[in-house]
Amino acid sequence: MQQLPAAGWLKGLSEEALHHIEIKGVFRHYPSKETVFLQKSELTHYYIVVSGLANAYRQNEDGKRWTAGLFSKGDLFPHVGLLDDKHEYPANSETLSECTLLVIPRNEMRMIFASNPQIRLYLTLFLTEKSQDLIARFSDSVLGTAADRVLSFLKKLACNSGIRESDGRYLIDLGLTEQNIAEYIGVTPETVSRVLNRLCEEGKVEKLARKKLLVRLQT
DNA sequence: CCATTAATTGGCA
DNA sequence: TGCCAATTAATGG
Repeated sequence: MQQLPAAGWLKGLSEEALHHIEIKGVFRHYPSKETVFLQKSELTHYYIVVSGLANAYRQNEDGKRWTAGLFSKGDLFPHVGLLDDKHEYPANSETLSECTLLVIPRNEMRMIFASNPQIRLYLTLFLTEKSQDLIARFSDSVLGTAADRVLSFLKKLACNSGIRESDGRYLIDLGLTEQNIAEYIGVTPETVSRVLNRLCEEGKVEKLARKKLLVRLQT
């Protein structure tokens, strides 16, 4: 028996509200690198991350990708079709690690959104925050260097899903590869590798293993 | 152990 | 910085 975690935008919602959402969907397990949905296909379901990491990305003819969003525990996606009436997925989505997602039919989600003021408020705040995040990321990409972008990305990640160590550093262990990071901030994997190695030399970051980083936020 | 993927490195546009 | 090629390292059977 699985349960919807009170994380992300769900935090603070009553047990009743959580249950209300939970019973409208089904928990589904995804292996890593599984497609969740495709761009331009009919928006039939919404997804809430129970565990693991998923993304939304766009891809051009040459196979170049850009990650529009990363979703971890407590996130809901896609972000269209609730405050507007879009009925197609705006991007592709795949899992970046093993995932459990709560899959909710579009109509049920719209119904919940329309009928429950508390949930509507929380969800609206969540969507607004995601929108702000996107703007921040975009301005970083225009105004900052690759190193700036990697660092601000790691900081955000550490704050959101990092595990605080006793010495104040944060462990990021989400199954994110450097390639994933590169696609997210819009640089090549080589650049991420070089920037990351430099951050290590500066003592700001430590690599524990592949897909595992320890980040020092201040000092 | 091998086969696959991820990460690194150097050279060049 | 990006792109390409060549190597090395790590991961998962």
